[in-house]
Amino acid sequence: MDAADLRIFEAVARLGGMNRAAAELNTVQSNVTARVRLLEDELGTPLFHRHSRGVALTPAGQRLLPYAERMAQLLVDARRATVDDGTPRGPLVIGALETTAALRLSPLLSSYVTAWPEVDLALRTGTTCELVEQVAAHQLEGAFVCGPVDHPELAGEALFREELVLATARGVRTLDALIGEGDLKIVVLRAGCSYRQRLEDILARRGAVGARLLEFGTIEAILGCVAAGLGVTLLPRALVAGSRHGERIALHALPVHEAHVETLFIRRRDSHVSSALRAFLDHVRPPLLHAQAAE
Amino acid sequence: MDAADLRIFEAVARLGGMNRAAAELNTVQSNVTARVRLLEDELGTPLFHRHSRGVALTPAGQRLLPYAERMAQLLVDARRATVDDGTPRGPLVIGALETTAALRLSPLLSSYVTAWPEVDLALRTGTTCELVEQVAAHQLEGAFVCGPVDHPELAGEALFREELVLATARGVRTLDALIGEGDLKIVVLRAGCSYRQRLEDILARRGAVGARLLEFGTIEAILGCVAAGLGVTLLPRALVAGSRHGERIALHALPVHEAHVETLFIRRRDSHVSSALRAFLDHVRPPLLHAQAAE
DNA sequence: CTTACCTATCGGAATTAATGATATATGGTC
DNA sequence: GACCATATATCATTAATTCCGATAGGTAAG
Repeated sequence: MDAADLRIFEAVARLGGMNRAAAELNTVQSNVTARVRLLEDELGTPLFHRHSRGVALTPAGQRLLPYAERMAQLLVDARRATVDDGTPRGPLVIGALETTAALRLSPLLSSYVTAWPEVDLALRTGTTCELVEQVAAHQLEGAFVCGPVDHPELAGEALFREELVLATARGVRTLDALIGEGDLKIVVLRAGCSYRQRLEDILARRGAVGARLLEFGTIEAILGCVAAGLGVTLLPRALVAGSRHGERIALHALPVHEAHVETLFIRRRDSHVSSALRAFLDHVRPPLLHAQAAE
Repeated sequence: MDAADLRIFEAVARLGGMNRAAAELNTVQSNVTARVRLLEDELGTPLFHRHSRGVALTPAGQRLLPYAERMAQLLVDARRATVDDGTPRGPLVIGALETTAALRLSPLLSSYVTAWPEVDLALRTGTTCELVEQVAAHQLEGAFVCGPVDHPELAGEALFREELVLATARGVRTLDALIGEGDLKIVVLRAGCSYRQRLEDILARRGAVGARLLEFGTIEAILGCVAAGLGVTLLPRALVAGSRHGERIALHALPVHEAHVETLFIRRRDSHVSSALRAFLDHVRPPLLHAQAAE
């Protein structure tokens, strides 16, 4: 058994056929068949059921598959770690919540790429849930997400602490007034957004249930609509305050236990921390101290 | 880069020379040299410093080495998991504290091997510290140790809860009397024993410091010596009560916050739980319910 | 200076993997 | 039922890789 065998096995399992796997691996079907057979002989158990439309994993094959995937990932990691000599360079793909990107990251990102021009930085935004999955699946080296995150394969580090506030149009003086209106609309960034559930909980606890949900793709759009009186949203205070719509929006502070949310940086426990990522974290951590001191 | 390459690399790194690695791998030195060279070419960086007495890892080699080890372990795990069809069989090597083995495991072990005769069970005893290391190093599939254990690669499950008591000779009526004597001796199983530090803490909190330390290799020997008035020890209540020295020993209960210790079963998070181990845990868990209920 | 021990190199042997053609099986379609 | 499209299995041949054994070169200890 070798990494090359497992690579072939994995392709056959994923594509459901030896022909398809051969095509993907740039080889011929007979070769794939032979290698799979050798692997089966070595393990003393069939890994696939053969049928006329292709192959399907046997129970033994199902047990082997996750190891094949880990093996492939381990080789990628090993190469990365070996070549990484301590100087940040190469690709660095990280994720962040839209709000974190807007509120905290912009200045950090630009100074980071200036300090380390050899790093090819990519930032992808998504919801906490999406980002957690992507980090776990090795698609992102790390991500800024809403805490707390409980995932056995991920390690989290608290970096920012945001105060969330309810934002409404200027005319709305109190929360009760808002809820009393009846036709309450919640404005959120995306359906899976971390703040959505929290906002619904907050309103539910105040007696407002079944509010309509409006989705807008950008924070600017949300604030614009909230300013125009379309509904209520939940966002970090600083983000609303710094917006060009700030003047036309009323902020409603929440009690302490509902107001705060921690932004964690998560990464896989078992993956190599590249020099590029380490430098990035070193870059992100210092402002933390000032930000926290100011609050 | 392949598992075979990393296997050779690992042997060279561990043995500090290509000749020695060749001997261990049952091949010739020229072959090892060539494979290492290919690996270095592929990664674009030297992995070893060559000198007249052998080789030494370069920084890049040091970064690669842990991955080579993980790769080897992953292959072993993959084979085990694939072949394991759900019927407990084959080797099962677990560890336990001497006290846990004596107090809890003996009946469980014998019924387990009767229930699953195809399993080759091996039990190794050691201190919590030793057992944790051995589980982490894949030398044991799991172990019973004193909680709490905080190790990122290990998962723990609380199985037993023991009441610890101080045990002295029959004549010693109170703890204060014991401490007042001055020439206090602590009797423990082994220097690194989990209970030693705890016993020292307990005595220190009562004003007894600098007590002499006596080590005996077996629990019987400890209890015999304690009964003979040689010193004091700390052991699970049931263990002392069930001993043949029980009559000649006085038990001194500890306050609740000092008295209890949890026995955890630990195992590596990332390793396959073999059917033999799963069956073992299923075997060990039920008595837990009765034992807890009785306390 | 010699010895012992180490790594580097190279050509040829042995082994292993990949290829391409062919055989075989199955489910759908006319 | 004949036919076709799509699968995997088998096998002889070719290509590639790995392994071996001998040799060369370098360095430190005696």
